[in-house]
Amino acid sequence: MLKKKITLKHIARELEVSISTVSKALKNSEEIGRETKEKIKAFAKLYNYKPNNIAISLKNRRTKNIGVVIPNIVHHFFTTVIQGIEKYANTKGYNVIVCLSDESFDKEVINVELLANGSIDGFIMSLSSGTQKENDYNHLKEITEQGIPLVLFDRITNEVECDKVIIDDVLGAYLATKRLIEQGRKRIGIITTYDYLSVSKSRTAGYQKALKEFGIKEENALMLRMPSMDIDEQLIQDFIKNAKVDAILTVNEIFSVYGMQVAQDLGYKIPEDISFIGFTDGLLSKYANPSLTSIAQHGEKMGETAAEMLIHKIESEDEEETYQTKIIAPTLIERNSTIN
Amino acid sequence: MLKKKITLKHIARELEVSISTVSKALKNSEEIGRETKEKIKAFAKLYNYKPNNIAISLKNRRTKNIGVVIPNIVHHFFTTVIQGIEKYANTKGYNVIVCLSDESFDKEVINVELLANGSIDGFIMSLSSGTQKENDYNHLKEITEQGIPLVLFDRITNEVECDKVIIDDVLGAYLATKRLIEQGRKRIGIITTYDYLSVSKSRTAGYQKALKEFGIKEENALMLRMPSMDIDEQLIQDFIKNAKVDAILTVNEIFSVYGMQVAQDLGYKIPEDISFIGFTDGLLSKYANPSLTSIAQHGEKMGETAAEMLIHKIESEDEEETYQTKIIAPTLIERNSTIN
DNA sequence: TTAGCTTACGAAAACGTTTTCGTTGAATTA
DNA sequence: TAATTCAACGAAAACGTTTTCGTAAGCTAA
Repeated sequence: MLKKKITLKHIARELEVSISTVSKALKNSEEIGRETKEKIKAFAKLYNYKPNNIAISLKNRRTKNIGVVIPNIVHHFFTTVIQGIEKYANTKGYNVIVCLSDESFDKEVINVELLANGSIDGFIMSLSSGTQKENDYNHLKEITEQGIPLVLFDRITNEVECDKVIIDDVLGAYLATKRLIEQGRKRIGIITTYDYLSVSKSRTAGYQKALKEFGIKEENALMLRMPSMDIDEQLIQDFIKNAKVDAILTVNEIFSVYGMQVAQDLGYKIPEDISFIGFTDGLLSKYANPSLTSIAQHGEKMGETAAEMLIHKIESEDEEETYQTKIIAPTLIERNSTIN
Repeated sequence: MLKKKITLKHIARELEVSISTVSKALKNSEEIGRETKEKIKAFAKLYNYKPNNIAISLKNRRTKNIGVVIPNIVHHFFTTVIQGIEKYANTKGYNVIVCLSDESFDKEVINVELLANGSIDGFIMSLSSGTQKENDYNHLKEITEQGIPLVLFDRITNEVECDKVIIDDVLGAYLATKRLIEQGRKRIGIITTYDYLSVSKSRTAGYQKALKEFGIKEENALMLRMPSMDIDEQLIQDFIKNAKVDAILTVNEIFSVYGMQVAQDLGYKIPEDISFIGFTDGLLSKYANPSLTSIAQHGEKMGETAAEMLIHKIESEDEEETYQTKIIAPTLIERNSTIN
C-alpha cells in the first residue's frame, strides 16, 4: 500500500538506461537524445519523482537550511524576527531550523554544535542571557573559524567577528526619554535589567544620555534593575510606590503594562499623573488599557535583514573577510500612556 | 586560517589505517585493537572530529529532524506549541524545522512537498485557514501514503487518517458559556469566525450546547462571525453597540480585549454590566485591564503530546496502522472580566 | 605438521545524487 | 576506403558515513 519514494536508480532500471542518463535527462541536458529524454521525463512525472534533498546536500555540501538559535520563542519580538527570516529565506529556497536556547548557555552551545555538523549552511542567532552572563563565546568563534557564516541580531557581542544587525537601542531610549522630558516630566524612572544583557545596557545608556543633555541629574533611586526579563511583580510595586516618579521607561512592554496596572490601583491617572513608555511594540502595547506608547523594534525588518546578510555570505564564493553591522532605526509609537 | 571540518578519511590517511578501522574505533568496537583504538580516539579528539549529520542521514535514511508547519508564528498559542515540541524533541535528539504557511493553501503545499523529499522524518502540522477553506488535503494524503508519519494539532481535518491532538473546544466553550449562565447572564453573545475554521465551529457548538441545556434560545443577532482571526474593529464596535448583550464569549483573546475597550468607552462597567471570556490564555488575557477570564488551551502540553506521538511513530518499526486522537482538556481561568 | 581458531584489520558496497570522462556506433569527410 | 567527427549514452568517482564480509598473521590443539 505504501508508495515509497522513487529514485533515479528505480527509473534507470525500469527504463533500462543508466542512472547518469536519467539524471541528465531530468536536467534537460543536451547530451541526451530527444526520445529518451521525453520517455524518462514522462516516467518521472508519472511516478512523481522528486530528488532526495539529503543526497543533494551531501553531494553539494550545501543544505539550503539556515539555523536560527534564539533564547525564547514565546515572545513577540522574536516571533516577528523569525517571520522576517522565513519570509526572505523562502524566496531564496532556504528552510529554517529553529532551536531554542531557553536563555541557557549550555543549551545554546549544544544546539550550535549539533547544527554545525553539516545540518545548516549558516547561523542567525540572538544570544541567551546565560551566554551574556558567562561572557564565553568560544562556540561562536569555533563556527566562524570553520568558515560557517554567522549573523548575530539584537543580543550581540563584540567578542565575535561576524555580521550583526541591531536596532539603535541607545537612540530608542534617548528618543523616548527626550519625549518625556519635553512633555514636562520631572522625575523619569527606568525599569531595566542587570547590565549583562546588551540591550538593557544600551537602553540605559540612551536614557542617561537624554537626562544629561537636558541637565537632569541621574538618580539611582529612579533606576530599577530586575534580575531578568521575567517580571517580578513585587519589585515593580515597591518601585512605583516609593520612587515618586511621574514617568517610567521600561526595557520591555510587560514591565510597563504591569506598572500601569499598579499605578492605576494606587489611584494614579495615566498619563496625567504618570506616563509610561515601553520597548517592543507588540500586541500588549496596542491592546493595553490605556494603550502603551512604545518603541518599535521592527523585528520583521531585522529578520529580513539578517537573512539577507547571511544568505549573501553563504552564496558569495569569494571569502570576503569584511563584516558589517547594520543598525535599524527604532520608532516611537505614541499611544494613550503618554498623550490623550 | 580556516579550520575545516575533519572527516574519517582524513584521520585514516593521517594514521595510515583504513576508514573502516577509524569508524569502528570511534564507536569503540571490540574488533579493533586496544592501542589502535586509543591512538585514533586521541587523534579524533585533538582535531575535534564530529561525524557529518548529512552523511549519517543519507546512510540511515533518518534525519532526526521533524517538520513543523503552522499558519502563523506571531501568535501566542502557536509559540507555546512550538516550545512544547522543541522541549520533547530535544530530549529525543531531534531538531525542529519550522515552516510558515501564512494561512495560505499554496504555501502549505509547497512547504510540505519540500520537506517531504528527505528533509524530515515526520510532520507536525496545524492547517492553514486557506487549506480548510479549500478543503483539499491531497498533499497530506500523499505524505501519509508514503509512510511519512504525520500528527495534526488544533486545526485538524477528518479527511486525513493520522494521529491528532486537539483540545476539547466544544467543552471549553460549553464550560465558559455555562459559567456565564450560572452567573445570571441573560443575553450571551459570541464572536467567532466563519465555520471553515474547525476550531470556530467546535467552539460555536459548545456555546450552543450550553444554551440548549439551560433552555435558552439561540439568537442569530447574538452571534458575530468575523471573516478571519484578524480583528475587524468596526464589526466589533457595531456588535457591542447594537446586540444588547450582557456577556460575550470570543474565539480568541484579541476580540475580547478589544471588545472590553469598546464596552468601557461606551460607559459599561466590566464585569457588572457586561462580562467577557476569551479563548487562548496568553499574555493579553493576563495583562489586559481588567484581566480577562479565558480558556487555556495548554499549547505547550499539546506540543509535547504531538511530538511524543510523532516520535513514537517514527521510531516504532512495526507499521501499526492505528491512529489516535488525543484530546486535551481546556481549563477556565477566572479573572476580573467575569468576577471581582 | 596441519587443520582450525582467533585477533585485528581492510575492501567494498550502500545510501541517492552529480559530473567527468570515456566509449560506442554511425555519419561525415578527405 | 580509411580517418575523423559527432551524437548518445554508460562507467565510475565523489560527497561522508556504516556495515558486512573477507583475509592475513599468529596461535592452539591433535
